[in-house]
Order: sequence, then structure tokens, then C-alpha cells
Amino acid sequence: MPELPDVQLFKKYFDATSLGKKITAIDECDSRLLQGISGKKLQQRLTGKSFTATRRHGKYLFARLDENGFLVLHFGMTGFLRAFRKEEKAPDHVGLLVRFGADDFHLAVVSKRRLGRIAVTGSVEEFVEKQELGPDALALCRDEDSFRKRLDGSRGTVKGWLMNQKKIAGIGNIYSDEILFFAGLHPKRNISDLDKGDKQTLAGKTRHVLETAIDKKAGEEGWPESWLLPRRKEGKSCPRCGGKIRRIKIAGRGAYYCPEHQH
DNA sequence: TTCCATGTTCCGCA
DNA sequence: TTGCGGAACATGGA
Repeated sequence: MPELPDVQLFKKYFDATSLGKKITAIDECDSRLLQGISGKKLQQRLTGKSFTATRRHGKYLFARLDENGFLVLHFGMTGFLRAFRKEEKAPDHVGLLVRFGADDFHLAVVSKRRLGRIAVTGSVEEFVEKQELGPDALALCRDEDSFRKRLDGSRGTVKGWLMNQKKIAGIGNIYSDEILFFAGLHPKRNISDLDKGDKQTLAGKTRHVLETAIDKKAGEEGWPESWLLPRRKEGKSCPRCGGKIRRIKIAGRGAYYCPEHQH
């Protein structure tokens, strides 16, 4: 679930459910998700405070703690947020449970596979620098020139570049496939083969895919039938040209594409 | 039982 | 130096 568009929606969800309320307790905290801080320390850091705002960079969500730093959330492959009331059953696989006093409800960070991460940082910029994250994908694709320049400074395959968080932060396996599908580029196509027009197209399609995904999901509509997403299975027919969708392995991950129109 | 899964990190190799 | 493939991490679903 969680690539940039998903995390953007988690941000919205967090804002709607968890801002401006006093944190009264941290009830559960899975130490395996914690990075650079102990459960006890995190508890001390959060209790009595409140979240005042959120930010997002790539796949990371940052929740500001009053005037003192940020809680950092990364959702791995299966993480998400769930707000629920006291009388409701807690979701399974809770990695972090924040309890608010005001109306007696909880915010759970759920992580089935526990591949996510929970940390604390003094500032977003500091964290981004430390993790060596590239510019946020949504911001970068809205600035075609910068996007192109960034591509120019890299080698290797387009898919590899799109998924490299140090080059551009926020795109993963699913959305990189989707972007390449729209751009008509084979996932193994080399960056050095791309001309200026190809790069502009790539920037434009990145923007289209990310913005549309955020829009569609926000409205809880299903995936557009014209997208590759609902057809991520070998042998399905391409919604654009009818070609047979193929799956290849890239760095251990399944990459889906249409051999008819992606070259 | 085997394969696959929206993420990151670490290692060895080109 | 950069990029790539593979394995590892942890867990569940088809």
C-alpha cells in the first residue's frame, strides 16, 4: 500500500483524526519498529504532548510534537493508520498505539509485516539529509527542468532510478510500473538512451500518475480501468493496446509491463 | 508446500 | 563511484 500517494492520504487521515489532542498514553509499542529510540524514551517523548501539524517527504510522514521535533513514521509494505474508539476492537498487528484523552479514542500504526519504522527527529530537513533522501517526487515532477536535470546526473535503468529513494523520494514498485506504462518506456530502458522529449514525458507521466492516484484514492474510487494497476498479472490484456502483460524480475521484484507499447 | 507481496538495507560484483 | 542482483528481515495470502 504505502508509496507516496498512500502516505499523502495517511497524512490527511492523521490531520483529520489526531491533531491538537493531548496524548495521554502510549499503550503499545513494538520495539522492532523503533529506530534510534527505545520504547520507554518514545513514551516519555510523546506523553503529555500533542501533534500540531504533519509533513510528508517521499514515503515518510512526520508529525510535529508541539514545538519540539517530530515523530517519524514509515509504513514499510503493509503499514497504515487506523483511528478507532475505545469500544471498538483494536486492529491486529498494532505497532504503535497512541491514546488521546479528549474523546477517548486511539490512533494505531498498524504493520502486519513489521517492515515499517518509527523514529523521532529534530527536524524534517535533518532526517531527510541523514537518510540521504532525494527530493520529494511530487514536488520534483511538478518542476520539469529539475526533474530532467536530476535524471541527467544518473545512469542505469529508468525503473531503477524511479525507485531509488536517493534520486527521487516516494516512488516504489507499483507506481514506477504505472509511470513507465503511461510513458511507454520499458522498465529496463537505460537512462542514457532517453532524449529530452522522453525525459519530459517521464516527468509529465510521473506527475499524472501521482496526482491522479492521490485524487482517486481520496475519493475512494477504484483504480481507473485504463491503468495497469488492476491488471498486474502475467497474460492479462493491456488496457491501452491489448498486448499481453508480461512480468519480469528486476532486483527480486516483479515488474509488470506491456511489451507491445513499452520500449 | 511454494511463490509472491506496495519497503529498506547490506553485501558482492561489474 | 554508481548501479545491479540477491538475500535478509517478518508475515500472510493465494
